[in-house]
Amino acid sequence: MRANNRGQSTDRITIIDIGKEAGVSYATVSRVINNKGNVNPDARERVLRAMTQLGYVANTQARSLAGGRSYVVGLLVQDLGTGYTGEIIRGMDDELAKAQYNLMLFTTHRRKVKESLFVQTLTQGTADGLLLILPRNAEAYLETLRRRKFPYVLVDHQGIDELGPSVGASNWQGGYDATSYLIGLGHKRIGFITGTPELGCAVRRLDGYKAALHDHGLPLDPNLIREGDFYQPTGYKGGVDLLNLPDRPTAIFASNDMMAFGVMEAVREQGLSIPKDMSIIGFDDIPMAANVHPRLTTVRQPLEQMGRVATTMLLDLINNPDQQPEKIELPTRLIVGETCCAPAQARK
Amino acid sequence: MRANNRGQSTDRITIIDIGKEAGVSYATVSRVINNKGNVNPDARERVLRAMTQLGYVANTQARSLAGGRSYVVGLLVQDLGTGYTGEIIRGMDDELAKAQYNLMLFTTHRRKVKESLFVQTLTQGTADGLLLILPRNAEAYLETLRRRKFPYVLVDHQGIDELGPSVGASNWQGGYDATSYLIGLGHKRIGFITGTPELGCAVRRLDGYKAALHDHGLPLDPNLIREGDFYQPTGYKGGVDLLNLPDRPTAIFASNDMMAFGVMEAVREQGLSIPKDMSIIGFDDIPMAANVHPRLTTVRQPLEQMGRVATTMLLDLINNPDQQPEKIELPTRLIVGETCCAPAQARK
DNA sequence: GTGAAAGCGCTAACAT
DNA sequence: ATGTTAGCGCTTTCAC
Repeated sequence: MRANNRGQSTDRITIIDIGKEAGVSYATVSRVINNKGNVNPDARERVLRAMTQLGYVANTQARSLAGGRSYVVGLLVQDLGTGYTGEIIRGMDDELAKAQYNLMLFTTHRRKVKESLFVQTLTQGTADGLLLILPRNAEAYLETLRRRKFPYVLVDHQGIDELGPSVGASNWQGGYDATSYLIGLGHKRIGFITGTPELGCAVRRLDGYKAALHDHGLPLDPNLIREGDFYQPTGYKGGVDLLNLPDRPTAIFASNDMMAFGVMEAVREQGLSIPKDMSIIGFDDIPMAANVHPRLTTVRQPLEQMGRVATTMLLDLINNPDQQPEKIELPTRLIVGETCCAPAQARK
Repeated sequence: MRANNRGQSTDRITIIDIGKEAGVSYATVSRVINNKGNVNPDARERVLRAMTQLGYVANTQARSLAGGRSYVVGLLVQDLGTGYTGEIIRGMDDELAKAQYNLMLFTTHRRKVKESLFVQTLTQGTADGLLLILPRNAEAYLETLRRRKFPYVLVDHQGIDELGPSVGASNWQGGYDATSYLIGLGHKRIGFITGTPELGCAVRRLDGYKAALHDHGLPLDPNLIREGDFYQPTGYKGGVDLLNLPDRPTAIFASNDMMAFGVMEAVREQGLSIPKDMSIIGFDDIPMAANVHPRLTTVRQPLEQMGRVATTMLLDLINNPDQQPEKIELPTRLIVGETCCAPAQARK
C-alpha cells in the first residue's frame, strides 16, 4: 500500500495490473475497456474477468488527460432554492447515472462575472459537455462554447435567436390554456404577473395570456399586467398592487408557482378568501404546489422529463459532435387545484 | 489551433508556454502557481504576467494525476426536492468558490447499492474530499473513507457512535425549546411526529420533546407519538391519526417543516382552523415555511451556515490531514410564526 | 489481433 | 533560486 503526497493510501489497480493478470499488454486492456474492435474474444474475456476480480476502477483524470473522456458533465444553475431546479436535476441525474457519467455543479447565484471563468475550466477537459438550466446572460459564454465545439444543451431557455440545442416546455400554450380556463370560469378581468422579462419562457407565457384574451374577445388592460422576477416577493408585491386597483381583477395568473404563493399571501392579508374572492393560478407545478392550502391550480411543466431529455440530447451530442442541434418542446398540462372558481358576480 | 479526438478545438496554454514567455523553466511556473517557496520575486512577477497575458487555465486532470490536488469536492445528497438541501448547498458553494474548488454532485435517491461505487471513483483522485448531507447507511463507505484517510465531513448526521468530523444543529435543544414553547402557551397534550428513526437528528428532537414534557411535569403519552420519515405524506398521516384520537392533542410538533405541512393539510381536511383548533410547529425553517399561510412556527436550523462551516472544516482537513476530527453543533432558534396559540380550553 | 512507445499537462523529487 | 527528469494512468498511433 503506497501513499500519495497528502498521506492518503492509494493502492490503485491500474490497467497494467489487469494486463499482467490477464496475460496481455495493457494496450489491449484499454481496447477492451473502450470497446474498440480487434480484440480476441478469449483475451477480452480474460481481461474482463481480471477487472472484476481485482476490482478495477478507471482513473478518469488519466483518461481525459490522454485524450479520452472525462465522464463528467457540467451543470450550470442559478439556484437550488425553489424545488424547480431540483426536479430537473433529478431527471438529469438518473440519465447520467445510466451512462456512467458524473455531474459537476456550478451555481451562479449572487456572482456576477465568474460565469465565463467556469466555462474556461470546464472546456479544458474537466467535462465532456454542459447542461444549462435557465441561464441568464448566456450569450457571452455560449459563443465561446460554440467556437470550441463544446457540446451543450439549454434547458428552459427559449431566447429569440438561435442559441443552440435546447429543451423547454410549451410556455405559450400553457399561458394560453391557463388564461382560457379562467375565462371559461367566467373571469373577465384577469391580472397577470410576469417572469423575468429577459427570459424567453416568461415572454411566451405572457404572449399566451394575451392571445387567450384576444381569442375570447376580452380587452387587454396593461394595468392588469405587473412585472415579476419568478421569486416570491415580486408575486406578493404584484398581488398587492392588483388588489389595490379601483377596478380589481377577479383572478390573477402568476408566471410561476413561487410568485403565486406570494399572491396568495397578499390576498389573505387583505382578509379575502381564495378562491371565493380571488382565483389564483400558477405555473410549474413544483412539489410545494400540492402542499399549500388550498392546493394551487397551476400549469405543470414536465420538469423531471425535461432534465431527462436534455441529458440524453447532450450525451448524444457528445457521441456525435456533428449533429444538427435540436430544439425540443415538451407539452405542459393544466393541473386543476382548488385556487380557482367562478368570480363572485358570475355566481350571483 | 489543434483539435482533440472528439473534434473540439483545444489550443491550450500550458505551463510550458508560460515558461517560454516568462523566460523560465516550467518547473518554476509550477512553483509560482502552487505558491511553493524559493522563487525569485522577479521571476514570479514575469510568470504571473505571462499567465494573465496568455490566459492560462490550469488543467486539473493533469494536476491531480501528477499527485497534486483535483480542486474538486464531492457532495453526496439524497434529494434536492425540499429546499432543505438547497440551503445547505448554497453555503457550501459559496465557501468552495472562495477556495477555487468545484463541486461534484452525487444523488443517492432511488438507488440502492451504488453508494459504495461512487466512493471508489471519488477516492481514485477525482476529488480531494467529500461532504455528506444527511447520509443513511453511511457506515459501509465511511469505513472505507477512513481507511484511505480520505477527508470527509458529515452534515446533519449525528449517529450514536464516532463517525468522524461532523457539523450539525442543536436538535435536542430545538426539540426542547419548541415543546417548552407549546407548554408555555398552555398545551398539555402535544402530539409528536418523528423523523426517520435511524437518523440521529430525529432521535435528538424526540428526546428534546420528551425532556421538556418531563421537566414541566407533563406525562409522556406514547399514543401521541407517531413515526414519520421527514416527507410530507407521513406528516399528513400522522396528523390524521392524532386527530382521530378520542382524546386528541391540542398541538402537534412535527420533526420537520415538510411533515408540518402535511399536518396542516390533515387539520384543514377536518374543517379545523389553525391555530385556533390546533397549534402546529415544525423544524428546519425551510424557505417555504415563510410562504405558507399561516406562516409556520418552527425551529430554525442555520442551514446555509451549516454548509459553510462543513466546507471550511473539510478544506482545513484537506490542508492538514492529521487533524483531530471536530464535531460542531450550531444553535437552533425558535421562529414564532402564526400556527401556534393557546389551546381552546385555556382561552375560555 | 496485439504489443511497444509516445505523450496528454502537471507535480515533485533530484540536481545544480 | 532554478533547471532537469521521472513519472501519474491512460489513449492512441504505429509497427508487427
